Amino acid sequence: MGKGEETKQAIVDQALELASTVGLDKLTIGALAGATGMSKSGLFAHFRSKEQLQLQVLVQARQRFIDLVITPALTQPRGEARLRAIFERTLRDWDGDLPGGCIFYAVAAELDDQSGPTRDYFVETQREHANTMRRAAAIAVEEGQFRKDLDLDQFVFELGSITRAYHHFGRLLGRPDAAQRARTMFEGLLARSH
Amino acid sequence: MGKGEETKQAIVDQALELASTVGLDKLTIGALAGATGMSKSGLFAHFRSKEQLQLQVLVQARQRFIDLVITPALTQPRGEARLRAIFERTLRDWDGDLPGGCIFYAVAAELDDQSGPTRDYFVETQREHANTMRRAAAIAVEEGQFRKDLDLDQFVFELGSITRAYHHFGRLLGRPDAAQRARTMFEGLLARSH
DNA sequence: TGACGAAACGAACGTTCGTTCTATTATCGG
DNA sequence: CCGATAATAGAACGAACGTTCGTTTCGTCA
Repeated sequence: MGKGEETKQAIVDQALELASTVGLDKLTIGALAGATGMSKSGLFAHFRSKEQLQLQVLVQARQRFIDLVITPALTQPRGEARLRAIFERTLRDWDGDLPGGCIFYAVAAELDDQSGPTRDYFVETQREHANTMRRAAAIAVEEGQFRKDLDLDQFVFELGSITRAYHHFGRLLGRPDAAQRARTMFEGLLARSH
Repeated sequence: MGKGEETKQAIVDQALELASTVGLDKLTIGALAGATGMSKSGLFAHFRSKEQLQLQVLVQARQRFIDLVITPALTQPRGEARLRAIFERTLRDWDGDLPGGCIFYAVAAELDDQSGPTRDYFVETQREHANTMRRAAAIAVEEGQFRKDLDLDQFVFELGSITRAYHHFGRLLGRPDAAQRARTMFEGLLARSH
């Protein structure tokens, strides 16, 4: 990796931290330059547009999620065990990784009434994740861990609702028991799926 | 109501529509002036600061939620019936009322890592609503509609998760069955609470 | 109707935004 | 170690931001 790629990586890493708290829009070139100790123009040259920078942040966030949550969970056997691993790692390793919590949550609200490549890419990553969860659940059905008549889409919907509520009650309302509530809810969902 | 209050009301109404799609921060004085056909300075004089404008938007949103959801639901008997009415009206009358959907959802992510009176007021309204739901559930327990050993805080957590997932899957991912998934999830939660 | 306060306006302020130049410095293969 | 090329800096841009100011128009009541 040449010098260029190296600093570009460092910039995007820093951008991820900033964006997790302030969002993609208020992730400003000047602020990012200050945080990395670079000049605005020097930093800007790596991306050539702010939209490209935002996209790189999302690409990086997706990769980081894979590294922190998905890949480690692959050590668990397919099906329910892997679902558990993904859920637990999301709560423990992912949501607390960045200063602003889950960056997908911070970004979802500001992109949902927009259009353009940034939104398109983000929606794609979220659909991808939903499909990953759906396949994991389908495998759990095949393996006989979940009911044969389990509604997979409903399962994914309810599973996705947990982390969102965790964010709302934990981060916004400041409830210290939010993580435990989320785990309880998850266990309930699994129990109903057996 | 004098002329001043009248136009101020019209401005805030318009601001609510704008903020539901772009958020409180990108709700710009200039854009709002354009949407209302006023001059920037003429509009600005009604609020004297952007923070005041944002606060008025939240106050108005709270009032609108009460008018559209809470008050009509009061015609239903206390307890489960009223809970059902609030949930159904939230889905049917509230989430589709503004062009950007539920404005609380749009605003939550951009306020959760901020500080100041705007965030404080918003958190207060969300806590208030959580308490309202908690009391309604408590009444349902008293009335014998819900189990005596129901965990009220867990109930509120899971209830709150439904509308958030509805927003995510419906508005962001564009799933047309999101509302039905939400209703199914709600019925499941009630059934488990009996 | 005339006068006075309230309401709206247009112009301008200082900042900050993303972006574009040009010039300088660092990197690295031949 | 030199020279081409990549990386960074600095200054400046036009536009948009929130905000202020002085002036003009509007409502309203004596």
